[in-house]
Amino acid sequence: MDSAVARERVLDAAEELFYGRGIQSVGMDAVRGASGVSLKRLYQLFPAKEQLVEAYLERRDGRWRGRLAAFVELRPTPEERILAVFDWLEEWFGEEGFRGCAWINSYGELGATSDRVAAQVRAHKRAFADYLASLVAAAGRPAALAGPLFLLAEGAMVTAGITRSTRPAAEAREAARLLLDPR
Amino acid sequence: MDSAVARERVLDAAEELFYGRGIQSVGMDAVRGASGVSLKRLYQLFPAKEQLVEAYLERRDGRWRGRLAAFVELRPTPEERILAVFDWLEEWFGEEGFRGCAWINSYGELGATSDRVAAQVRAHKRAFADYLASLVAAAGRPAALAGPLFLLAEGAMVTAGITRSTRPAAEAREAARLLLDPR
DNA sequence: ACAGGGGGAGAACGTGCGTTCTCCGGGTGG
DNA sequence: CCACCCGGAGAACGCACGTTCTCCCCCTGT
Repeated sequence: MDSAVARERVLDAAEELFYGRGIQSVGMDAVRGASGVSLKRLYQLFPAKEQLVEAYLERRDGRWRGRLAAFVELRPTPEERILAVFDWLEEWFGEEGFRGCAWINSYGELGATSDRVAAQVRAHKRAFADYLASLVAAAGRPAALAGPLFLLAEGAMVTAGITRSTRPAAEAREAARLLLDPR
Repeated sequence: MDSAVARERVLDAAEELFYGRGIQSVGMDAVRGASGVSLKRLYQLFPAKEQLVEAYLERRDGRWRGRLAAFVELRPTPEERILAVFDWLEEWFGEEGFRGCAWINSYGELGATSDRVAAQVRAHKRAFADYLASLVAAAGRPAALAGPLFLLAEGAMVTAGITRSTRPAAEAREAARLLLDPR
């Protein structure tokens, strides 16, 4: 098996397991079993578990933001694009196996012990906040709107994860609409 | 040493350690060392670590909501009381050793593996949401306001924890003010 | 004074897991 | 055909940690 293919299989398995059950409760042996890649090769690709965790978060970051941006760009106007973020959250929350925000969960699990994981979580959240800010700027709205929209989105992610419901997305969207169009 | 005193010492130590470093990375031996209570007694009081974790979350829940309510009740009018929640969050975020919301963190760490912890997190968040709803009702505002305020507060807690900043509280407060007083 | 027992200190035990090592088969170049 | 080596399977190792056990001191009641 090609090295690149093995790497992808390992990351696929790691993502499913880490996201679904938490990082600390998944052993490297489970990653091996789910990926079909032997421990020897696994450790050649990722010399320690922490590096596998980093690679998992990094690849998921790219995909997550890519999916969001692709969804948002389908909307024609800048105003609609801002609200589309919350529509996408609702879709995401409704997906089978949704278990909250991978970065918030990882931060709860490892933020206090692993600086690298903590830094990656901060980078991901900063990127998401910056993306929201860019949408707000593109719509010609005051930059101060971006912060509250970000907080609504974060609150919705946490709450959807804990309550296993898609409803927070709709609530957040409605609040965002009110902030954008004060009556 | 009295049993009740030992119990309090154990819970004090557990709270400091679990909240500060995460639950899984704190061994029972560390709790013993920090509390000065022998392992034998510790296991008489809490027959397993999970029960200590539950007791920690439960005691913290009572104290947390008590502190919030006490702060809020200092404000004379129902409108001010709603915003006071965010003022209190800002104070809390600024405290030495603040590391985000203990329940959100615990959920990230154990939500997928421990049903009892997950249930306790849900109960705590429901209680907080209900409290916000009661403040909204007392102010004679539409009940639909409570959800967004809750999401803002949750988003602020997560973001303050990750970024180690008190700023999200002020942002959330300002957004809450706009939702309450649309111009 | 002394028998008894509750509690402290910490060793011991079992398990899980991150990481490494061993062994072996099978493909490859000469 | 044969030496060689890459990679797979999984045993082995070391450590951490949850939990239990042992030993002993000290307090108490008589």
